[in-house]
Amino acid sequence: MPEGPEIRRAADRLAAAVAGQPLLRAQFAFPALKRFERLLPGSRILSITPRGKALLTAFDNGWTLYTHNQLYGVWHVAGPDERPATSRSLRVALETRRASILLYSASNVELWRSDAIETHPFLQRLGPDVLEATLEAATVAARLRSPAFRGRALGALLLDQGFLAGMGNYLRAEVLFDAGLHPGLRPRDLDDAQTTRLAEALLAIPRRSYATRGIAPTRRMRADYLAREGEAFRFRVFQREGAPCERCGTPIARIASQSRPLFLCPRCQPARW
DNA sequence: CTTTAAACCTGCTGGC
DNA sequence: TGCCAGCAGGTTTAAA
Repeated sequence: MPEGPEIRRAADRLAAAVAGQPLLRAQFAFPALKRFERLLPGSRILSITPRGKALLTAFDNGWTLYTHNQLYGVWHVAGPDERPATSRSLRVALETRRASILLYSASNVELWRSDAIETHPFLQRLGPDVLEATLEAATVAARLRSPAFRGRALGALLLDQGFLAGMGNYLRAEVLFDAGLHPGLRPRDLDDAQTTRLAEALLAIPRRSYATRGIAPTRRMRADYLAREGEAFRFRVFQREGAPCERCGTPIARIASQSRPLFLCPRCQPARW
């Protein structure tokens, strides 16, 4: 569940299951964290909140769990003493009387003093979270025009968590298509109308993904996921190479940008105009 | 300054 | 069917 919308949906599920609950048992598959299996139980889980693609689980004894799923981490909610049938490796288990939350496969797991969590090197560098409800298009537009960002190619900028936290590779492609912009363009190449349109897409597309059900963790799981969850975020260019553009019928192209696949409509997203 | 490439973490996919 | 290289929705680091 890699990008901002999927992480935030996971946070919602986890918080609904265990926020406010006293911790009965903790398990960590990392030697450096073993001591917390004794230290954390007895405290209460205060909150589970996303920061871009990272997740912070705060306990009322002054500790905060930092997790980042990278490409492959996945959270499960299970009943007490229950473990899902999966071949993945269990990395974190937090058990309460009501439910357990289980993190599989992730390698990025740390415990921080809550009063120092803001000094975490990853969190410290994050820009505003693109899914934060208070973030406005005018703020994003101003950010696009700022000296720090106006000279960067959009393809790279839209993956930079220091620009907007929570963006990711599928969102980048969908935002650029929505705004009708080529990834090689820079904010300083855009006129006011284009800047505004891009700023609005940068908020609207992630919010739409979050409001629908985001996307399935893997392609294989997609069919099952859709059957279970109902409507999902619909890609217009991502992973649609060769399919006709819904606006103009031109086949969607696949290029590489930042060593990552990027899908676009060559006609709707021209490099020059 | 910005961009690029490689490395790391782990699991899935596609091809043989 | 089984195996394995390469790829993936991420991020950091070093080098260009």
